[in-house]
Amino acid sequence: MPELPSEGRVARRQRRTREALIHAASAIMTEKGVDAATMLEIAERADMGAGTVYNYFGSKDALAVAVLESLMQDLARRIESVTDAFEDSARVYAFGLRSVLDTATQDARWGQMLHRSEVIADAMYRAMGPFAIRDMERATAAGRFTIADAGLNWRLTCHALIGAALLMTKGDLPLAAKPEVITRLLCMTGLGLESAQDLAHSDLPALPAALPG
Amino acid sequence: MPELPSEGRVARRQRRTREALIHAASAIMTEKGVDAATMLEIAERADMGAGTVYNYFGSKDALAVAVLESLMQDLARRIESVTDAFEDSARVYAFGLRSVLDTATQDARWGQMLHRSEVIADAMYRAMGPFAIRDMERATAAGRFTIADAGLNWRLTCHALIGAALLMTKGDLPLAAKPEVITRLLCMTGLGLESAQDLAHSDLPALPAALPG
Amino acid sequence: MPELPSEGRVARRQRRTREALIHAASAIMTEKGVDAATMLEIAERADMGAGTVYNYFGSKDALAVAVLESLMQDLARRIESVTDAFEDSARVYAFGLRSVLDTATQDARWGQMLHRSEVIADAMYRAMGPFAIRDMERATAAGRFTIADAGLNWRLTCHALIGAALLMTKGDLPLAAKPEVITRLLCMTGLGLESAQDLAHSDLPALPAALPG
Amino acid sequence: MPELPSEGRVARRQRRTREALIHAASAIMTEKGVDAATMLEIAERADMGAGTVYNYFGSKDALAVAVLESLMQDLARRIESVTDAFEDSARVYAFGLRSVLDTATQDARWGQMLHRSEVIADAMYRAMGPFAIRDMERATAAGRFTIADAGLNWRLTCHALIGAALLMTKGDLPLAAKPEVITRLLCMTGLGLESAQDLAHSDLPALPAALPG
DNA sequence: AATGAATGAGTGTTCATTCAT
DNA sequence: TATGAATGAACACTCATTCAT
Repeated sequence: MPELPSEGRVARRQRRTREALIHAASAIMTEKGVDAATMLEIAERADMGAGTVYNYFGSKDALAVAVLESLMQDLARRIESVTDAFEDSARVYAFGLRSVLDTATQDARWGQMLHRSEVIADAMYRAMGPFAIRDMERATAAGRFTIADAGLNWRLTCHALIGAALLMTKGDLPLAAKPEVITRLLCMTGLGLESAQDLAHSDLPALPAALPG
Repeated sequence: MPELPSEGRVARRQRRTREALIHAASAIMTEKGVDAATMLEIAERADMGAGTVYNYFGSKDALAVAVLESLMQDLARRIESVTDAFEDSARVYAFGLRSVLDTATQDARWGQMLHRSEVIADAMYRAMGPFAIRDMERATAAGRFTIADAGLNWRLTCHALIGAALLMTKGDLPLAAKPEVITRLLCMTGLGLESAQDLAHSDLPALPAALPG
Repeated sequence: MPELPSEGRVARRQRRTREALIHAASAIMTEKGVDAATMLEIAERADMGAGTVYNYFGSKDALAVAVLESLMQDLARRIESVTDAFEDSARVYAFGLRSVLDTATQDARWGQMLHRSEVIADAMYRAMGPFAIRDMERATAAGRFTIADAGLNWRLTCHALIGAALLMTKGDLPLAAKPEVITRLLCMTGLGLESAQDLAHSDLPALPAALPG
Repeated sequence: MPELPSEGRVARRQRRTREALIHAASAIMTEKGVDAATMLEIAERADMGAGTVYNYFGSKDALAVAVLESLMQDLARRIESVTDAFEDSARVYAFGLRSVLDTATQDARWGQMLHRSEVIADAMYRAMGPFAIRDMERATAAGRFTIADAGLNWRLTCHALIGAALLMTKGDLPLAAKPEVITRLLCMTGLGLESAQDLAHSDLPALPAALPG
């Protein structure tokens, strides 16, 4: 017996089922909106019975959140693929913030869910937290940021960012305010205003396209 | 007796009711999405009975379309407010196209309905047609465009524009393609490719913020 | 000024309106059933506003009853046209009973309303009463029937007749029982059983076709 | 293990549920008409939740059609019980035609739906087809009828028969025309006119009463 | 008296969720 | 654990009825 099967056959199959479900839900919810997507259609697309879905997700809402988290993890991965080459963790973090704000205001799949901002902020806190917190801690260690509790900082930032995105899509905040939004959020890391501005406005590479589905 | 009562008391009240309905629907549909908005809630917000709504709009869908048209008319008005100062009608038209594409990809209220592109294209054809067609004809008269049937041209353009916006929000077409999209649509007016590119890329002023709700 | 205008211009117009309404309602209710007929459709067919109907009939039900009564008056008139030639009032009455039972079980327009038997019995009591009571009284005067209160007799007969018709259309009573039903109802007039049977089974002429509409 | 379970426990329960639903619907629709019957009332009478009905019938209309088909199957069974003793399949078929026409013009439960003649003709085609087609084919084999495509013949006959019944209940065709209608429909089987008339007018036994409910 | 806009109770239908198998 | 039949709350929509004009 191997020492670390780390995941038995059963667990593996469950994970695959879960992923198939998220995949199917993502496709359908993206295509026709969360409300118009029915649990039965999702279950059938994932080739399983209607009741089975509830063994994996407690409610349609929970499934929608999982879809959202998967979108966010995808975004996080795409950010990673770009920032791998960065040496400055502060820059990685800043790029991440900008990418999130851009995506939230432009990707319809996010927009579909944006009107429930607490939910989305929460999903973002969980899904992107590991990366964001890691970067903040690294940048703190490198003397760039000054952060005592990166988790708290990230939580605040999530709510602020999603709130801003919501205002922008509703037209109550101009898109042109994006750099200012990023700047202020960077200030929360303990960075001085000028450095924050520099980071926010620095010319950053483009994000690779979203993976299909 | 005034010479042009042009609108009786009854007609005036009906128009007001209709507008109150669109106003209420716009607020609620924008806030929580078209599907999540209920007709009863809309009726109550507009301070009327549930059945009354159906004296003005044949279905929830029709009401949603009316909301959309009102958003488009608002956009058209905002475009007018900027382009008043333009001397070149071709430039007015180009600015209009760009503004529509930007709005369609950024304003969540449009996004809510973007997955029914024919409906939205149709609403756009009707709501913005008067302005667009006028500009095309003026530009043709001024020798800038060469268009035989401006109505047809506008219809095609509407479908192409909404189609592109849909692809962009789904991530199947990068936002960076916007100038190219505008260029090609301008080519449909008979403008040469280079002139079209010039117009599409010319530095244009910003649109004033959307009127609240 | 004529001595008996008996009906002024206004009253005449009202009567005409009332009749137009019954005519329209009769056509539509007959065509698609009472429930499927809408008051608005009826009003439009009669070329008047929706509210006007309620100046003439207190409710849709009342209108339906009026339609029914008009059908019954038509039936009564058709019976009269046949029985004019009869010398024996008892035979007229018997023929009337048979005609009503036949019509009630065969004419779809009656069937549409038959499941509310008290209403229909009541309408029948009023609409055909004048004729039936007259015949009963004549037959009594001629020594054929023995009836103290023809009105009461007629009321009982109406309920019994409609009840039987309802049972027959529901299949709970065979159509073959018709003569027996008629016989027993004739007995109520004081006629002996044998005479009643004779009358019920006597070969009677056919009823002329219903007038269209 | 039994050789032919032919129907599992689940399937059996579903069939029972379906039948309970038809039974309840039949009772209520017959009692108060199709329109006045509400789905909730039917569901409650069948002792189940409102939504369950829609797991068995796609719409109220579909349920009404199923009720109709069940009435027709009942009629077919009653015809069978009489014609078992017949030796001549042509006579069986003729008796069937006559029974259908009589029932359609007399049974209120049929009348309730008669104003949608295509639907009823279709239901009749399906519900009674197996018997009618069998008889036509037997009679053809016996040299009485001459029919190439019994299915087609039956389809035409259904529409003609229901059409005639509709005219009769509306009073546009006298009930006295029944024998002629039957005669002409029998001619469609290739029978000569005289033979058809003989069959149509032959003295046939009475149909047993409808089963309750 | 006539009108038709406003009303809201009532109905068909959908669908997230539960639970017996 | 997977299933899908059963459930009932919720919602879009209809239409008889009222009432201000």
